[in-house]
Amino acid sequence: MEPRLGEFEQLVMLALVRLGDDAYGVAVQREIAGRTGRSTGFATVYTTLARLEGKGLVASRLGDPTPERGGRRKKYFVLLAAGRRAVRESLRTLRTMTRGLDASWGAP
Amino acid sequence: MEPRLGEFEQLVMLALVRLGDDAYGVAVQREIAGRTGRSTGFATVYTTLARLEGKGLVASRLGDPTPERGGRRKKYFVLLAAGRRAVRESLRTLRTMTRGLDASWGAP
DNA sequence: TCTATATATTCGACTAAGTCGAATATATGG
DNA sequence: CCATATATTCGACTTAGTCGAATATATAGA
Repeated sequence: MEPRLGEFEQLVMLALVRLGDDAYGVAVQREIAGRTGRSTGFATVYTTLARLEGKGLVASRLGDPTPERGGRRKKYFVLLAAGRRAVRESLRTLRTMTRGLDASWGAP
Repeated sequence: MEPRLGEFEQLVMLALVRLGDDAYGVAVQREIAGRTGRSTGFATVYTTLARLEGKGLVASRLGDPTPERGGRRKKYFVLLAAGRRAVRESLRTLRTMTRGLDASWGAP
C-alpha cells in the first residue's frame, strides 16, 4: 500500500504533474499560488518536496545553469511510479466520497 | 478565510454531508471505511470530529437512547456554515489543480 | 576579478493534523 | 443487578504543514 498523501502533499504532487519537465521548487510554489490562490512560503514547498522524495514518491535531479541572469541551479522533480499510484489513490478516495453529492457541493 | 481542512478532515466532513441526520462517530467511521476501503480506528474519527468542532466547523448534540439493545447515547454532528464553506473551498482547490489533466489521472 | 544583485534552495524550529490502544460510560435484556 | 452490546473519551505519540532567516550560486558590469 502506498503511503497516504497529506492535503498539501496532494497539491504539490498535482503541481508536479502539471509542470512536467519544468517542475522545480519555485515553479511549484507559483503553480499552486497562481491556480488556487493559496500562497505559501517557498520553504513550505521545499520541505514537502523533500519529504515526498524521502518516501520514494518523487525523484530529483539538478539542472544546468541557465543563461537568464544569475541564480542558483534548479532542482527538478519528477513523479516515480509509487508517486503516481499515491496520487491516483488520493483522487479515487476523494471521488468515492463526493460521488453523487448534490451539485451545489461542486464535487471535483 | 476559513481554516484549511487536512486530508482526513476532508473525508470526515464529506461523511457528515453524506450521512445527514444519522451522522455520529461510529457511522462516520463505517461510511469512510465502507466507501474508500480505508479503515481507521474509531478514536481517529473522534479526535478529528472534536477538532473540527473546536474550530467551529461542526456542531454536536447528544441523541436520545434508542431501543436497539444497549449502548451509550450517540453524539450527532452537523456541519455549520463555516464548515460548508471549508468543504467547498477544499473541493474547489482540488478541482483547480486537477482540471484539464489527462483522463488517466481520474481527476475527481 | 570582484561585487551587487537576481534566483533558488536549505536550515532550524514550531504548530497542527493523523493515529490508535486502552479505558470508560451507559443502555437493555434477562 | 450484572453480562453484554454500543458508543465515546483519554493519553500519547508520529507525521504533515508552516515559515523566517540563512545560505548558495549564477551573471552582468565596474
